Order: sequence, then C-alpha cells, then structure tokens
Amino acid sequence: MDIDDVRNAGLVLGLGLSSSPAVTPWSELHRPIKAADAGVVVEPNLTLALSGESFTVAPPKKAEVIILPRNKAVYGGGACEDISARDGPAESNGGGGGRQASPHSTVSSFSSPRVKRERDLSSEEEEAERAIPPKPAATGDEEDVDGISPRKKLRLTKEQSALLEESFKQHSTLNPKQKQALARQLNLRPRQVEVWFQNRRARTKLKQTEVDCEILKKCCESLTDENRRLQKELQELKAMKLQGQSPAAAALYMHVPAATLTMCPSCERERERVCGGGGDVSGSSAKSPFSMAPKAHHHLYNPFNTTRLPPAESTY
DNA sequence: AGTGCGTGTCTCCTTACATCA
DNA sequence: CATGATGTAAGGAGACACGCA
Repeated sequence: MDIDDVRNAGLVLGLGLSSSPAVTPWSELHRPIKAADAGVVVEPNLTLALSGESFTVAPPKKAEVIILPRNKAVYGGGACEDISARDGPAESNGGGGGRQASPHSTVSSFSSPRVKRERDLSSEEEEAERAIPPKPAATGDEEDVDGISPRKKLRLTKEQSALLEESFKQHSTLNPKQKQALARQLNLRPRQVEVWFQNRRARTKLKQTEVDCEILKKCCESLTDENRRLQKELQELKAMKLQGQSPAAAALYMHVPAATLTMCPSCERERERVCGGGGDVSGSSAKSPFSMAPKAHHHLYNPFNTTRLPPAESTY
C-alpha cells in the first residue's frame, strides 16, 4: 500500500487526531500495538509523507502498525476508540496493566484522568480492547472546527443488551474474568461492559428507591387515616364520658377499636424489613431503613442480593 | 506493624447524544 | 421540521480495599 491508499481511504494512522490524515511515528506509540482487527497494516520501514512531514514506520519490535479509520485513535496499548467520544486530547500511554504492575514506570507520569482510565486496563483487558474491531468510520462531517468531533454515543444492539441483561440477572457485578468474557462475547470493550453494569446497577437502585418511596407513601397515608380515626374515637369517648355513660359501656366500647385497628397494608407486609420490626421509620436513626449498605462496605455488600427486588424482577 | 503509593472498582452525579412523541 | 422529554452510554470525582515496597 502507499500513502495514496491512506489518503483515499481517509484513514488515520496511529494517533491521528486531526481532520486531515495524520501519522504518528512509532516512537510515539508507547507500547507495541497489534493489528488485531484494524483495517490495514503497514509494513515496517514504509515511509509515509503527510502534512509536510515524513515518518518511517519502523517499529522497534513489532512489524505492524495499525491504520485506523479516520476519527479513531490508539489508546493504552492499541485500544481503538472513537476520538469523537473524547472531551480532551487523546494520548497514548504505556498502560500499566494490572495491579501494581509498574509503580515506577514512565506511565505514572501521565496524569490526565482519561489517561488514568486507560492506564487502569489490565493486560487482559488490553488484549480484549485490541480485539474489538473498530467502529465504522465516522463520516467526518460531524467534526467541529478544531477537527475534534463531539463525543458520539454508541447504541448497544438489542442482542447485546439482552445478553447483558441475562448476565446481570445472574450477577449484578462482574469480576475481571467475567467482564473479559462478556466483552469478548459481545464484541465490546471491557470498559463498556463495566459501564453498562454500573449504569444498570444505578437504574436498579433508582427503581428500588421508587418502590420504597411508594411503600412509604402508602404507609404514611394509612397512618394518617388511622390517626384521624383514633382522634375521632377519642372525641367520642370524651363525649360519652361527659354524658355520664357507665364505665362498663365505655370499657366495652374501648375494646372494640383494638380489634378493628387497621394495619398499614404495606407495613403488614413489610414490617420486618421496611419498618424495622416496628422500629424506626421516623428517621430517628441516622440511616434510612431503605438506604443501601454504607459505601465503605460496598466491596463486601451486594445491595442487589437483598430480598427486596431482585434484578430479575426489576422493570428495566 | 505501620505507612505511602499505585491500582481497581465502586457509587454518585453529570453530561451528551439518540430517539420519540 | 423544530422542540422538549426521556433513556442511556460515558466521563469525572471521591471513596475504599488491596497488594507491594
């Protein structure tokens, strides 16, 4: 292939960010990248001349360079991502890969949040990231004057969503291996799977909060009714007393209400968990009875393992 | 054993985009 | 076609746990 192929295809090599075809020399790619599924591979030692600059594709170790579609960039070890989906400038980094992988590596000098995110990728994730085929090339007409497109939103397919839902029903959190497997299966990046699960958990929690709110509302209404009724009874008893009714009759009257006390339909069902066993709905305790486990325990406590509303039942 | 650092993952909040009425 | 409402993918901040030096 020659440079015209690059031009004609509207492709960007390496870290190209601008609207015009751009080339990033291998030396600026902080780690070897694989031509896993990018469109074109350039042979090493091929000299490219673009924008008045020439670059020789001469990877020190790898004889491959990915030619990425326009608007795609290489991040953290060759992950292909739509640069239109970025707010800030794209950067390549060495990608730590794994816990404690390289505390003193040069990667640590990168400090932008985005880079940090990419740095978070484990080596396995990097593999998976690389395995994701590039998204269809952008048309290019959505770029702004700076040549950096506003972020575009990926829409998951029905199949992907369904599979994610299925998986979520089984476990609302994923360990790295599960994430990897699912991402591979869905042909998504692990980060996307991770984000989907985070958002899904948030939606589930929101739904549960709404349900809890409804229950509380009903409970409140019922208690208000009961309070009104008791006030009325009290007034009637006071009136009877004033009218000089016999204590026996009053006592008889007194026994009736107890048997006819209405129970909050929600509480009757929910008393154990919602009202804390006849406990604290009023909020005298610091924590709402509906609140999830403290954040400090979020690693140990799975809020979705409660008996409230299993994810499977939630209406999403 | 205590400490600091890097890392991974979480929740929460927010933003931006797609879709639909 | 324009517009507002809604749903949701994704970004970022902050917190925490864990492993290592």
